[in-house]
Amino acid sequence: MNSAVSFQPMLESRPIRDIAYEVLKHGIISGEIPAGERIVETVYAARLHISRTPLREALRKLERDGLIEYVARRGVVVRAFHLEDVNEIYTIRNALEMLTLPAIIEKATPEDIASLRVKLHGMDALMRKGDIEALSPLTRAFHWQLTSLCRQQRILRAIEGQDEFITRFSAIAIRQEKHLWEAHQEHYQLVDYVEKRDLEGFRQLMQKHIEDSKRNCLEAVRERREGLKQE
Amino acid sequence: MNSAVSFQPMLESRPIRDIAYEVLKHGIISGEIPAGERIVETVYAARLHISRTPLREALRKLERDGLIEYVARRGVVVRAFHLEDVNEIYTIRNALEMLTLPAIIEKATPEDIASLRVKLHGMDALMRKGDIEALSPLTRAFHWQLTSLCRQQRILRAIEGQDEFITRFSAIAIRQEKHLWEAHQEHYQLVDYVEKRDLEGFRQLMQKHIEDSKRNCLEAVRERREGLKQE
DNA sequence: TGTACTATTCTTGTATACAAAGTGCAAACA
DNA sequence: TGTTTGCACTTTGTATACAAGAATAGTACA
Repeated sequence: MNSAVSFQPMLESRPIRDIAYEVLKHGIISGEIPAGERIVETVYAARLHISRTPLREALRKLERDGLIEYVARRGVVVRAFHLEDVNEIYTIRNALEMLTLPAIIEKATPEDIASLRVKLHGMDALMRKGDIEALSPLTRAFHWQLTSLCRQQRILRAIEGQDEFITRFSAIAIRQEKHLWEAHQEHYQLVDYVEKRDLEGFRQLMQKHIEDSKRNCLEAVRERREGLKQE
Repeated sequence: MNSAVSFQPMLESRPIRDIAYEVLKHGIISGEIPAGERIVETVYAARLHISRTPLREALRKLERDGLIEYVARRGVVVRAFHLEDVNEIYTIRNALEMLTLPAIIEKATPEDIASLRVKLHGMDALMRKGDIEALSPLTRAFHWQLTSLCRQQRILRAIEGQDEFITRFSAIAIRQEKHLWEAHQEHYQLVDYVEKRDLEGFRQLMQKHIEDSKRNCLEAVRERREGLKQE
């Protein structure tokens, strides 16, 4: 039996609304669906080849995420995404991330640490090839796994809510090889700090790491804005 | 013309899904709909005298709030609400609330401060009567207005997401008149600090205020758990 | 030429209908 | 007696239908 085939049914059984949700989310964050655009249900339902019902359920989730704005009897409009937002998001994320650090240090098992290192080693080859496209989701996965070690479900949920926005920008931003290598080195160091249960070192490096990420992200937004102006 | 009547159309024009959302949310938080309960769509649609469509949209929002859990093809189940959750929520809320303080101090106008004082004076009479039932939403409104002065939309949204849970518990918890008076005095002091642009004093008092609120809330949860055990 | 009113069209809000997946029970068979 | 298979029932997932409100365009009148 082919294992790939056995996975297929699970993937297909995902509700359409969830797929619609992610497609729209990606579209909004990537800028494909521009800010200010009115999402007319029938139009988008037709475009996605689905009916209005699951589309509307996806919209309700996006509404809750703050990506779209609902106006009574007028439907939804894509919210603008400003530098101000990036600042706020990073401020929030930073504050929340800091809350998880003691719990991570406390709860991380040797198996967790080994697993994180496996992930990083897996990225080494791609780093050398400079395959940023493939690297970006792995980096994200690494960070998420690290943060998840705190096992504080609500904080994680809150971080996740903020993080989605940023990740794609960061993916664009981390083009400079210099930053790429620096970040990769820091990932190893972060794991080392966890292993040594060195909260203070962990905290400082994480703070720097997030700070760098914020800078990259702000640059990416600025660049995109310049790009849009020229069109 | 009666002003209450003129509000009616606005209230009536609110989508049913929003009403359903709030009814369910209240039901879950108050414990009326117990944790672990499976929400069968047809049952609840009938109970609320609505169709499944708006109910499902309400469920998608609750899902995003983390109040219910979705299992593929099995529908949704009400999530449990533990002491652990209260701790986490307060940790998050505290961290986020602290982020708003500098902006509040910076951006508050004399009009804002006057408006806050009007609210507090309006509460004085109820305080003397000891009408806690009426006081609770006003207290909540005061706090929300104060925090909103930061004008950081995303942080506010994040706080709002956490806060909903707590408010109702606090409403139960703040029964002791002692705490009530103490809190009311502190509200006046908070406004004074804002007026004086005294960030450090503001920060310290706010921290204490949240700390007290947390203690109250934990007590309320413990009491409710005891109450449930005896049934 | 401009304004006001009406009719049409567009779009959302809600209900209902139908399809498909899952669950549980009962009967048949080992 | 235990296990398996099949069938009926329950419940979710999605599509479609209909109602009502909002916007817009066109016409009539000043």
